[in-house]
Amino acid sequence: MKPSAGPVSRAERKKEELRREIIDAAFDCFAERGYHATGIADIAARLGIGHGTFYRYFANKRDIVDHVIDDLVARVVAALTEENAPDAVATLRDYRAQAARIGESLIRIFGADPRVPRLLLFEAPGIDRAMAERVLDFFESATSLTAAYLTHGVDLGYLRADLDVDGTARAINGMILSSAIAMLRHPEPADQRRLGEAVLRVMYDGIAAPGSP
Amino acid sequence: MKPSAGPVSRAERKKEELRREIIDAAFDCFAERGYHATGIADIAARLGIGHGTFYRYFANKRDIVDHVIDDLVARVVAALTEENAPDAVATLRDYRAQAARIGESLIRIFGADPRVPRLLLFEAPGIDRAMAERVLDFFESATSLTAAYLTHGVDLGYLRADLDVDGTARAINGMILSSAIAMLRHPEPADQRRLGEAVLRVMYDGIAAPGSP
Amino acid sequence: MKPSAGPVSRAERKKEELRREIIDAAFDCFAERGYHATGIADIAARLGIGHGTFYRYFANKRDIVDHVIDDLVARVVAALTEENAPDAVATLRDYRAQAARIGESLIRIFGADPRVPRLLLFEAPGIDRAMAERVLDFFESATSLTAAYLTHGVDLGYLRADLDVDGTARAINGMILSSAIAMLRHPEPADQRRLGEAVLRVMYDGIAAPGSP
Amino acid sequence: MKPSAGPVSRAERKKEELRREIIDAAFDCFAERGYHATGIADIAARLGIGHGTFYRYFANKRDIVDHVIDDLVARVVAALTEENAPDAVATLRDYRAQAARIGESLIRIFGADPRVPRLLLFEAPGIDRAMAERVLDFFESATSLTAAYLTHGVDLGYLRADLDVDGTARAINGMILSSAIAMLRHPEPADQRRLGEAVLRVMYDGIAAPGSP
DNA sequence: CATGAATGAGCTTTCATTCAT
DNA sequence: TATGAATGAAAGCTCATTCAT
Repeated sequence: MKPSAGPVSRAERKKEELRREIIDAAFDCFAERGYHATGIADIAARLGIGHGTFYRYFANKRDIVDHVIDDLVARVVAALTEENAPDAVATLRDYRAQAARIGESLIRIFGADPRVPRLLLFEAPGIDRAMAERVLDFFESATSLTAAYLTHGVDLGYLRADLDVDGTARAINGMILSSAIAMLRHPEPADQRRLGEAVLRVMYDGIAAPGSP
Repeated sequence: MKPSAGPVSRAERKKEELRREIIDAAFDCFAERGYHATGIADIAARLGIGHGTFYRYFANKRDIVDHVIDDLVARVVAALTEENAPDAVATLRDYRAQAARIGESLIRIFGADPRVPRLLLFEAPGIDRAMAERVLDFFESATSLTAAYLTHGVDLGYLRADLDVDGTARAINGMILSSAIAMLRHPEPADQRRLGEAVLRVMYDGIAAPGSP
Repeated sequence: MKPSAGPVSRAERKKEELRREIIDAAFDCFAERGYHATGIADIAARLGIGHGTFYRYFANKRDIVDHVIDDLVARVVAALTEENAPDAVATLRDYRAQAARIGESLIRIFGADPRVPRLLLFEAPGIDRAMAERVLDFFESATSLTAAYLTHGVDLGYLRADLDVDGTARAINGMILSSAIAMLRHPEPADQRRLGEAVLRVMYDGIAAPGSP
Repeated sequence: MKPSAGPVSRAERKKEELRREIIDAAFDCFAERGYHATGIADIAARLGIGHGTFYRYFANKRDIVDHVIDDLVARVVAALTEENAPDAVATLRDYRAQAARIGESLIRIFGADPRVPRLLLFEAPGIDRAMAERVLDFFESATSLTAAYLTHGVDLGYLRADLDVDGTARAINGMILSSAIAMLRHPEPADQRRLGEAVLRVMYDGIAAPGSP
């Protein structure tokens, strides 16, 4: 008789659970000491498992970091998209509110745990060429996503008709990126909020004084 | 007639020259294969010198990468400051022109050789904690510099009086950063110029359609 | 039935065994070729193990030599003290017999394997300052031990009342030391015994002809 | 016309002088940091000469240490033999005085500069097999020399007729050796004199209380 | 003759990975 | 399935020695 009636046995669930724990432990280690300075033994020791066990769950050191980064990217993408479909708004005011909401989501992820931006932006690109490409892919995806929001705005007329959608998307994402990096040095929530507002102001009002030639 | 008129002998000049070559070779290697995947032997082999020779010029592997990054930072800082003092302009139009000039300088450095942004932004932060801090320091310096430009503009009245100088500086630098990263995937000069213009448009015109609520 | 009755598992016993073998192999190598001329690879090769394995048992090269010397010192100290408490005898005759016994013990250790004095007296002091100090410490301990024997004899009246206990202890140990060194060139047991007797004669009869002014 | 009429030109004299200085500098370095921890560059730096120059005076590192040890041995041998021919005395009293003189000579050499015994006894034997043999040779020579003194005393009747000349010589030299080693830890002249007296007492009076069975 | 720049053999040490238990 | 002992490739670094200047 099986111990579980569901499609996933208890053993399988435990396996999956440990897999999860290994990823989390690896995240901790990589963020704390860096990918290259982290040994498989460090990850295993943090969980109190034998380091041979690690290889029953992941093929090698390179494999685990892929999963760790996968996780981070998924979390960020979720924050960028949940409840915020590109075509969910119809006016500039709504759009600005949506952008603010997205910013708050990002602050929740990046700001709550500085290890997230550290790993994603500072550690991952230096691991190897393939990982650097993955990070670039992520940036490109973010560009596409932001561009979709902008295209929607242009189509509906609340954004400039002559907007260089791709370029502007990169510019906006750059401001977000910069904010994420700033959190590494300035982790206070107030700073984060202030930065988010500055970004919104630049987006909607520019920097020029009204009426200045 | 002496072989050298200056205070530097021929031998010293040759020494300095080789030192330079080692830094350049290290730059090549680090950009190509990454810091961790590069061995001292790789750098030496690239120059056709013995790897022991390397240690006559640099104390260890960590030492050389510091010098390589020093070089890059110096180059970027030079591009940001030469002929472009923060208080050199007096009107919004001039300022915009100045910003465009700075952008072109950056394109010359980042765009001409994508290894520069790759090393500075992708490789360096992952080397170790100290180097990551150096990169953050660099970002902070850039923030200060940009903030100085903005403060000047606020003081002279051609930039918004209520500008969050620090936050806006970070936002602007983020757009620059994003452009630099974009060059890794889109190295065509046309793309670079287009991106630069998009950044300027966001800065000066924002993204909103005129008259949109 | 359990494979092991004691608190030490089979694996632990094997581990301890290999540890012992490494110490012994290191002893062989150091005695044969000297500390500095011996590589970790030599020690490992002698056992047919990978040189990485060495580092699972000892922190570094300096660590192993400490253990090797520890062993030697322990062996010599055991020989000097076993069955020969300083206060175990009461007459000059008994003391002389005790000294002869101790001498025979030392011959068993030093004489049986010339590598023991070679390593302890010739190799160890030249390893580094710390090891030289250890050897000096060992000499001082031996001085204390011999001095205890002498003090006992003075107290009981069978040794000269005006004996410079410390100085005499060093003198006696010097004769032992010299005998140990002599074994490196003259390993024949007969020579060793003859030397031991000469030392005893000097101790008890001096060198002067009876009645000589 | 030659600058010097003698058989040794000025240039040759200067050469010889530098050679001497190199030996002395090497002695300093070896005694201070040990043979293996001393680099040729250290020796050269101490003299302010280029380390390439070293090789114009000595074939290699092994060569110089031979000369340094040669020097030490010569100094010790001189102290043991000068004004103290084995056959210069005729009575026990004179012999004892002679032994005391020799002891004082040794104290002058060993005691005045602890680096001498350190290098000769602690550093040299560990350099390599050949040097260890040289040190053993030195001990054997010292044995022969001391044995010559003893033989003379036996022949003249002031030393025991049944003296084991060789063994006793080794025993006596052992006491001297021990005194030399003691100086490394107890460099005060008073200690040294006390030790010398203890050795003489053992030699002439033994350790037994008069009349003890 | 003096120099020190160049060299590479050779060392110690690390650690990802394998595999017998 | 979990383990950790064993492994050796690979790296950083030193320094005695050479030799062109």
